Amino acid sequence: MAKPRPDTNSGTPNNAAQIGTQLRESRERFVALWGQMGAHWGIPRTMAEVHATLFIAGRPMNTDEIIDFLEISRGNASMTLRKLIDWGIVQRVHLRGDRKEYFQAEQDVWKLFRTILRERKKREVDPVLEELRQCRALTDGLAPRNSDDQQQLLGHNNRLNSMLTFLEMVADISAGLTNDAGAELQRAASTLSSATTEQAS
Amino acid sequence: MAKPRPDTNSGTPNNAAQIGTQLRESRERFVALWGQMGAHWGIPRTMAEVHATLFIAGRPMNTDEIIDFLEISRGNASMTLRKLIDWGIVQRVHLRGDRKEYFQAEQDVWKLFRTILRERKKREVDPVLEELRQCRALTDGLAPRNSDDQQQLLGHNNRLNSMLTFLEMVADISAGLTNDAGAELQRAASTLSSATTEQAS
DNA sequence: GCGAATTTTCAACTCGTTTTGAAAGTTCTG
DNA sequence: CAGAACTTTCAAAACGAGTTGAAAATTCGC
Repeated sequence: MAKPRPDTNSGTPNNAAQIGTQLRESRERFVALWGQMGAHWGIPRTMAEVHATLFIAGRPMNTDEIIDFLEISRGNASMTLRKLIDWGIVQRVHLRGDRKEYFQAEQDVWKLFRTILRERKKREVDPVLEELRQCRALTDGLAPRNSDDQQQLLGHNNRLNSMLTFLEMVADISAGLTNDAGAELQRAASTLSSATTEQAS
Repeated sequence: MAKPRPDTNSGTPNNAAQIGTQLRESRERFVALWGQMGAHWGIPRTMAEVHATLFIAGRPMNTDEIIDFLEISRGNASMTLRKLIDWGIVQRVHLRGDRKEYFQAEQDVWKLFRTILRERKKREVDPVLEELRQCRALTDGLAPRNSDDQQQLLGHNNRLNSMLTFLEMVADISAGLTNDAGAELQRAASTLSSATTEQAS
């Protein structure tokens, strides 16, 4: 599945300055990219950037470090970190000997996405489903007298139903991917991935 | 999988006025809901609303009808409809005897979501993957002299790699779900759905 | 080809979201 | 318990995505 890729940088030892520069650029581009991507998917840019910063750092950082790195205000950092903690993808840690609060991002990518999926489902999908069911209830079981009405009603109910059925299926899959039997589903998804790519020609 | 649901409205014939009212409310709530949902997922509210309007109407509508229903400007309607057409989930149709252009939404929910998936993948996922690969190239194959650098580099590359691998898998799955062997994958997804819900306890 | 009907474009504007920063609150330390 | 270190809050400012509407462009029928 993984294509062999050529090493892009020389195999000869590099000096520390070089490595530092490359690392810094790599981090910065990753953070920018993540922020941009978040924006496309309805996640505030800064929130995604803070998360990316913590993720790519791979170590706990305190508020000031984040403020300096991203050049954002203290208030913004505070609020954003809180949201990330609410989402469950960043944790507070207390480093002994330091009074400041530190934050670290979940490093397991699968766990990360499961968490995000669970949160978004809970907050955004489930309420939609509920409202959609109420929508259906409005016209469900109405018995029209003339055939024109009947036609309309039938179409309408069919449309609502197919949408609802589909979304319920999506919700089911999410729920399955989300419950703590995570390893199982990781396997399942990988299988699905290879299965689908093979049949794509 | 589908739970039996009780009819919520009486089984006795209803008059036309009643039905009209219920239908209108159902449509309006559906449109509002869809718009709200879109907004959560990075789709402009109006764009989602226009799509919802066409979808739930189940018949071609012209620009003016849409303008009236959603109370938006002509310019807005024009641009939004174009985006929907670009996305491939709305088509232009010409009704004989009418000079106006009409628009109709894809009615097959699966096809609809496959199209959306394909578009978003192409526009938002693939570019991210590309940039992420470039990101990795920056630090890939660097050979640090001291073990501290080595440590850092190793961690960094691991993080980038796990993220990249994961996203590539997601892209693969999307591609599989997306290619025109759609029926197959519909079956696959349903299977996954029931499989995962069964194991969830 | 001309004029009416219709659609598209785009600069200005609007409005909701995000960010700021200073003030208030909290928690820790001596 | 007082004072310092640090965090959170929130009203106001900045910002930008989305919207408008009138003018330009296009299309169609005669």
